[in-house]
Amino acid sequence: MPELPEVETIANGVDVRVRGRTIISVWLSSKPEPFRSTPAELVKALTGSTIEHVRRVGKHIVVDLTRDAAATRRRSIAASRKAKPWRGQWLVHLGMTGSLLVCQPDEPTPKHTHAILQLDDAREVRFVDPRRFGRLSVLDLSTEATSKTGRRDSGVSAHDKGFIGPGQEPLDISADAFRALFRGRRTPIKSALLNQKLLHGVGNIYADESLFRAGIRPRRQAGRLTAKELERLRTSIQSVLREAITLGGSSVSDYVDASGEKGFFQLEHKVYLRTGESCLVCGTPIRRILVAGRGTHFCPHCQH
DNA sequence: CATGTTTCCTGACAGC
DNA sequence: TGCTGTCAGGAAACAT
Repeated sequence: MPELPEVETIANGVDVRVRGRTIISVWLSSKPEPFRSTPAELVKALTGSTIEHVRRVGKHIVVDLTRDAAATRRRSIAASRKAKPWRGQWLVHLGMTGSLLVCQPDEPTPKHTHAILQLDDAREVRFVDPRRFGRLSVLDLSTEATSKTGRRDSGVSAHDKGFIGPGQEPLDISADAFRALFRGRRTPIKSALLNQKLLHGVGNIYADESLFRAGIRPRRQAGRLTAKELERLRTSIQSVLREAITLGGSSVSDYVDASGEKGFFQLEHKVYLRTGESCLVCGTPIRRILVAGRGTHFCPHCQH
């Protein structure tokens, strides 16, 4: 399932392939909608827009779009020369099984393809998602009313900067800010790590792998971890995520990058999906429990 | 507000 | 072989 390293890999792969291209036309599946915005809003924002940049924020892929005013409003050339270009963002959340692929138009369209953007060089960007937990949406950054409320929890900043995600970036966060996130929380540390409003980007795989590396049991109360443990956890999260990005992510389930290639970090997993197998450090069988309704894997000897 | 529970959805897989 | 049942999980909606 796509978490921070997988989303980063996909976003970078899509970026190098389509940056600067213009979207000529958009097709959306008419089947039950994996869309946050309405199909009409998506088509309106995407059609005729140029892709400035594709990047990752939390578990979202953010596609920065612009369109000159002439194309937007079909005014006279004189009027459009003065007008600011339209700006917007396409947000893609891959859910559990989503993928975003850059394809040649003659490649067969797989089942569960929900969106196809045709580019000006005839290639296509395709959103495929069998389980339909993924979501597509667009933001209009030109209208001043960008932030209906400027709510931080919507992931949209109040000052027209566009999508900033629901929480803090795990790769950047300072030791102080990290500690502050968990202060006073009685929820299990594993649940807190999965809460995207705290840290965004960490999911089930990397929560389990980070807790193993930090030597912390998943059910420990977040607010009762010592400063030393929290700092160990922060550096574990950062090193696990960075290693995983280097290896192109973890291919469990059906994850592939923008060109359909698998990642290799699943070969480095120490606990995730290793129930009953020997701990690679001490030999104790890895245990699986349920925390926050999620399968959770840990070594009862190495983690305290 | 904080935390726990349910829901969505389909492919994979077990058991008969 | 083919049917049925169970399970996985990110995040939003709902309940406590």
